[in-house]
Amino acid sequence: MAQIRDVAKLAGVSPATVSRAYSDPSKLSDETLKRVRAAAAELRYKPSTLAQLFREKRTNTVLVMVPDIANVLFARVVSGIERVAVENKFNLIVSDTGDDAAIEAVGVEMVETYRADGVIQLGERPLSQLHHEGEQCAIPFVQAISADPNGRYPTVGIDDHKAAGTMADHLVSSGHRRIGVLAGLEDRLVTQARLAGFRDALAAKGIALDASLVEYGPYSLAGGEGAAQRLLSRSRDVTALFCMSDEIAIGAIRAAYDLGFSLPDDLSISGFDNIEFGKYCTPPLTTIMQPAEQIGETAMGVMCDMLRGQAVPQMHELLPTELVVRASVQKIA
Amino acid sequence: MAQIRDVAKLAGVSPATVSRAYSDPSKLSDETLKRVRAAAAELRYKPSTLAQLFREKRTNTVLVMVPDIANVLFARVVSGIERVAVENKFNLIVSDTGDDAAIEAVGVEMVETYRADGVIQLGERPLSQLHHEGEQCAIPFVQAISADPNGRYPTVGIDDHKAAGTMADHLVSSGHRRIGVLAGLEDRLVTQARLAGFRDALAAKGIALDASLVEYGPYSLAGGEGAAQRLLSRSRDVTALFCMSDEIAIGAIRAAYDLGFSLPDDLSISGFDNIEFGKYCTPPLTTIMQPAEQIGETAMGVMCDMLRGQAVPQMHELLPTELVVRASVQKIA
DNA sequence: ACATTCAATACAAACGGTTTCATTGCAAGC
DNA sequence: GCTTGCAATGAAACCGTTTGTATTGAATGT
Repeated sequence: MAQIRDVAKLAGVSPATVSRAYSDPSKLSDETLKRVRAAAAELRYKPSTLAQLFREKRTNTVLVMVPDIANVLFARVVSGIERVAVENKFNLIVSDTGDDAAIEAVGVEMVETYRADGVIQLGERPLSQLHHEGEQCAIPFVQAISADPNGRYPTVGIDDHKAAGTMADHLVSSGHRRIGVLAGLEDRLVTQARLAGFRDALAAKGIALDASLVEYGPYSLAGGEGAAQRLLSRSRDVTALFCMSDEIAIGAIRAAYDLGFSLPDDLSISGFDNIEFGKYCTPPLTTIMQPAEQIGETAMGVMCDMLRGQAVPQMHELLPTELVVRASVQKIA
Repeated sequence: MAQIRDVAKLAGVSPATVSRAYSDPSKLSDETLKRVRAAAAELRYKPSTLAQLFREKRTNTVLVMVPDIANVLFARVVSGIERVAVENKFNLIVSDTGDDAAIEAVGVEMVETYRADGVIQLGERPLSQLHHEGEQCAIPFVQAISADPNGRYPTVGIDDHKAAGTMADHLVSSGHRRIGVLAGLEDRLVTQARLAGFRDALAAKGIALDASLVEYGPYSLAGGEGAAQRLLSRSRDVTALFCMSDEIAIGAIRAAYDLGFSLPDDLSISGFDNIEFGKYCTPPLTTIMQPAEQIGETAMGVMCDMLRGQAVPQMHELLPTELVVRASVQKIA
């Protein structure tokens, strides 16, 4: 590959001039600029990004840590992040952290060793290391999706408490009183927020949430199937299930059919997230729309601001959700 | 951030020695090594990856070009790539190319400007630029999933022709004779290969594929729904649908229900890919298992070999597929 | 006509490591 | 005792850009 010297020599100028031909062409005389351009074209010269970045001590790269890239919701968020990244000429390093907390320390390392300029974290995770126990050297960090709204870093997400309440209202106004909850993992903040929101909304209507009707499990198809099996074989009398993700709901639908339920007549099921598959379920899934792509876009937008040095205040962006009514929730007497 | 000089000074040695403490500790005396380690620890020194890479003229980064990261199948392949990348200490830059062919030239550029060492391409796409019209400077390149098995670069995929044949055999041996095909996009090589394989297998059983029963459309839920609507409202008499992806199949299931079909009694539907959602469909989807993660792992493995300088021959790896029998295909008289 | 200013360009240092080559000191061989 | 060889380390070059400073020559002002 040709380098800047070669171009300089061919054009009969110094390397500095060639460099400026790229960074600030107005500084060159028309004549020189033309010669440099011609020389560069002839040699097919492309500046070495590696050398540029080394000098600038930036990488123009953002690390995105995803608990599971094969998860539809996360993939959509990444998709949104990607869109804004491309617009702003940033690259993305995507790291599938599995559910391994330790891997996430890698994120800090990546920034400290100049492999990435900042980190976007999907899903909740303490990441206290990022802040070196309150020391100075905080690195550019944004948390998106199920973000802890009390974190000391910017977060982008939704109002889980309120959204869950919306679904509670919908179920109650459809006549449901005995409602099971297929929650996600018990230790997750999202789970707790949604559960609280659901409970509070029920309480506001004078309905107490029966703790024995709450079943926890992984945020996955299999998790939903398992949780539904346990709950439904224990309490066949529920008339509706509030599932904390569409995947859980789709798993629950399978379990319900297998247990002989006829949907949605015997049992209403609602989800959360509004992934595309929900629309194609049988019956199509009533759910809460979570603007995944937009969350990604916003998160990356904030990251761009941070990297451009615009001090971003404690900001906790909550994007609007929406109730999506489909056939899986049935009105009952 | 502390740099190598600082450590060297503190340890009372030269920068070279500190460098060697990392790259080849056996070259140092135990005493020196200990001092260097202590100094590095005290200063929290981490070598600047940026500087290292600059000197090595490598990036330890592989660019993965994905037509759509939110697509479940692609996401699984990426997941496999990621696993092997981590093992081999490579980073991944994931680029969602949309369906924009132009963006893919970016891949070449990324390698030429030292932003990535190689490119893994998901899905088919000519990418003739990669090879500069037969010139010398081919860059490390692997194509995975729907790869063109005649490409002049390594590919990893499955035997689409054979796999489609397997499904044809299964449908025929279940008694189906009048079978509709919901193909993907007509111009894709995969589509053509699967269609040919399906047709050939039918022919081998003395059944001619009725061209009017083939409907093309995007490889997506909506694409499948649309294609199924068109086909089923035209030819209500088909007893089975061979869909070229699970997403198409799931879209078709929705369309079939909406048109009043009872599944699987009135109509059998089969898919392709074996994405997780297929198992949770109603009815659960009979499909062809495509080892997505493994394809990703293999592709990244080949890439690692290439980057280590091991000349990889024209290799076209075909990984085994498997018929997954579930309830969506019904035996008929 | 000479000082001043400014545009255009060249020179060289710097970025933070790695690596080659040279140097030193010590042990072993004759 | 002197040479030889090897292990341990240091000095300096190098990777390919960018950028601050110096230099040059022409234009402008008085």
